[in-house]
Amino acid sequence: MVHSSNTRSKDASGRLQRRAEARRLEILRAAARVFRRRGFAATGMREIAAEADLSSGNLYHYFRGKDEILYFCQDRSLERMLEALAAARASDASEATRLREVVRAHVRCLLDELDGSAAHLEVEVLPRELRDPIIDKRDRYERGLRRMIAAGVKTGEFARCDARLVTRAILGAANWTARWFRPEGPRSATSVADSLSDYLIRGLVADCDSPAAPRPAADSGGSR
Amino acid sequence: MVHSSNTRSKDASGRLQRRAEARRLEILRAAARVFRRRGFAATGMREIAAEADLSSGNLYHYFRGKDEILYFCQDRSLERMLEALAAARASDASEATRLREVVRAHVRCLLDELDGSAAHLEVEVLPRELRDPIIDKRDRYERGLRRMIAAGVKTGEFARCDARLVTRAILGAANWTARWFRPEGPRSATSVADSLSDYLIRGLVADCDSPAAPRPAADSGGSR
Amino acid sequence: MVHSSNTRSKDASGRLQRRAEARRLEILRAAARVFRRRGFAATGMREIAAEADLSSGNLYHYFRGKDEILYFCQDRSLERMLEALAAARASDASEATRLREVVRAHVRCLLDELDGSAAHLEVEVLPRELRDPIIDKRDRYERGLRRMIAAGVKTGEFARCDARLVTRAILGAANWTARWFRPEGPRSATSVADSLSDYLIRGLVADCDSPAAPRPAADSGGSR
Amino acid sequence: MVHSSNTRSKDASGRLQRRAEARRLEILRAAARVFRRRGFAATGMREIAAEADLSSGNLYHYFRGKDEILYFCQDRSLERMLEALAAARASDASEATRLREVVRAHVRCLLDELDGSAAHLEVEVLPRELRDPIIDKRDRYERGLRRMIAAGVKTGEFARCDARLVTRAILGAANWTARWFRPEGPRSATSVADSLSDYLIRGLVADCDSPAAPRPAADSGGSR
DNA sequence: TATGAATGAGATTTCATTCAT
DNA sequence: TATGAATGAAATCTCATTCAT
Repeated sequence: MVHSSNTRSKDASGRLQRRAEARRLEILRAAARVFRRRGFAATGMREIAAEADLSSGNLYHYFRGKDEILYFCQDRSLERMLEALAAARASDASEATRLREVVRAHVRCLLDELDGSAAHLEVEVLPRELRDPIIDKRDRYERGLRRMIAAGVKTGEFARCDARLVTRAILGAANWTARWFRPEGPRSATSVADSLSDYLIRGLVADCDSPAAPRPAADSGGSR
Repeated sequence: MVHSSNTRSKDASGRLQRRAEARRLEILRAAARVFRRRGFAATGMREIAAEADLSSGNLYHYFRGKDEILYFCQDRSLERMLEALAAARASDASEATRLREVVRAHVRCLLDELDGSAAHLEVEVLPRELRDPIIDKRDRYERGLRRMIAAGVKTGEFARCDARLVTRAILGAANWTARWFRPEGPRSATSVADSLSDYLIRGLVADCDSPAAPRPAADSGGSR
Repeated sequence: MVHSSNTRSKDASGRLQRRAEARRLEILRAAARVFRRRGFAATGMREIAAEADLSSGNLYHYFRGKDEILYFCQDRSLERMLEALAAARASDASEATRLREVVRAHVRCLLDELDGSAAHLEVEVLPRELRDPIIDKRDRYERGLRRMIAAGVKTGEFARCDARLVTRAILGAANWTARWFRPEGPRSATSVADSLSDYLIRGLVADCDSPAAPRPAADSGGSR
Repeated sequence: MVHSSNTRSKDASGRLQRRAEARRLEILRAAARVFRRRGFAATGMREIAAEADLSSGNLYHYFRGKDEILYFCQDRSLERMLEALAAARASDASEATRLREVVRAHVRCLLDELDGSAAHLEVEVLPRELRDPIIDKRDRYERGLRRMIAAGVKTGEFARCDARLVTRAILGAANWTARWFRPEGPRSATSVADSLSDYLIRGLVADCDSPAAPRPAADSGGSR
């Protein structure tokens, strides 16, 4: 009884907070869409506001400024990618399979109509304090990929290569999809993700006649 | 035969024109450097002017405006790439060799400290009249790559694949180098170009055990 | 006598009113503190709200707007000063003593940590309708001081002088304390008030050797 | 001969620089006028620009921003006051005469229609990097006054007092003139400066009957 | 009474571009 | 050819105020 008012007000404030959080997400999604279309620097706060359907002044209730919006966009998509990386690591499939899974998730995450954000591709524009944590995350992700590749090379599953360079080649090819992919085009995001990851992994797997003739059991291809 | 005075003035004007042309090139190179560092939208005319060591007002003696500078940057690097494409076509090596040659030239062109311009990577910002001819050239270039790949597939040199998608994967991986390559880093531009093209072509070549008998399987899946 | 129910509700409403009045005072004090720190124009409603520990929207339940807050700050401190002026007038001490009392009260009022408001120092920012009554009060106060000085001059207690100018000199010296006084400093507000009023009055009192026979060479005017 | 072009261009650039410097001064004067009327925070760049007769954007050719304009206003008037202080120190008149001279210069500097700047009165609004050097200068000036007073006390020319407090009283009375003085009023700036300094010094000088034998009494009380 | 959301006007500042010299 | 001055539009951001709850 006595607590009812407290409880109610607590509920109310909880509802409010949840609603505010939801609004923040909507804004981030809207911003990601505009950033993808026009790039960060060329996007105005007014455009973000229009896309999110609020006044430009009101944006500043939810975020400190344009930089912070970009920061959260980047953070969100990096988080998703790190999750995919962790999930792949947890599986016990071959390195090739795990790597393919990560690349597919990466591409799907970029191209996802609703939530997709290529925003993490523009990092240099942020001020130090916001850039550094993003770069940390990005590097953590890249390192994860590199280690997968290096591991595959060690087991002989992958051909010898400069793991760092190949990682970046894969990331480049994957990130580039955000530039050319059109949802109304002939192929779905999922199908693009599949084909692309196939191609990128194929360049990694050791040649079948394998120079020194390493293990017979290769990744995705039995006796091949 | 013209009179000496005419001749002299012609010479003089020729010298002047040549000098002006050289200055234009210097400016384009300077602009390309800044665009690569900061992106087009975030780059100010004053920054370009400072990098090219002239006053911002004076830029307008050489170019109509910022857009035109970007236009010529893009045009120049696309021209160089189209030349490399033509040169590769003229050779009679295998498709793989020719394609590798194009990719190597592409990467070297992007990373070349002096002339490299990653500027063609931002096309959408230009107004129609400047954008359209650039897009034409860019598409011509992409089509050239795609045809090489398709040809290789037809001869069985390359595995079956979606040539459009692989083309874009290759372009993505190659273009991305402009983002991460640091000239002071451990590898030279040429060495990066070599390794990257190796990896990208390897993903294309038909499985080693089947150069003479390409599998009947379809694109990216089939009976595999 | 009213009925109990009425009485009760009247009491309740009285309590409420009293409570609301107290809240208004708290807000005014908080606002005065912020105004003193940052100046009126540079102070935001949110800062006032934060200092008074309520939401910025809620400020508008107590005041019509920022201007009105400033108005009441100024009005309150002017009222206190006018009271001190009246009290001094009511005493039958010498002019010098009465004037010193007013100045001491003025300074203490400004420096008083809790209630002090230097806010009346910014008058011009208010819109006419709010500014005029404040200016009236301020002028009334200044006139009171001026008359004290003029009276002292007439009785020979003070040296001849431009009463208006000396009044303003005194007000300036007194008001300025609000800028430099720090409560954590070596001297208390009261001690500062004492010393300052001593100095300011000493400049007024007629030279010792001429209380009844002022020197022939007066202030700004030769043989007059 | 050969040098003539060089010389000419040098002259031209010298002229340009001088003109630019003159423009900067005009802007500072204009800004000082507006700051005096409306206060720093309440003054918009547009108002400054209008008063200085140029576009608001163009202000940024001459100054980094509003803060820097205030900084230079303050710096200029503090420089003038420090000069007056140094000049007074160089004279060999009595302490009272020297102090009076400084105060007169101070007031004239504030009220001077053309160059006067009360802008140094708002210091706290500046960011650290600009505020610190101003505060240094201001403190140097205040210290100069304080030492003059302390010296006068030592020689017996001035009555015993808290030199710091009296310094601030004098500064307060002097600075306050910027608030109430109207050039179209009955008294000239010079006349105000004279009368005010007379009054302020009179409060300092030792009682007339004791020039040779200053009372042993302490600070603010004694046998008076 | 109280709040957070919302807004529109206006602040400072930037910037591509033009112009006088 | 070259420059610095100048401008107007637009960008980001702030803020007093109002509103729904």
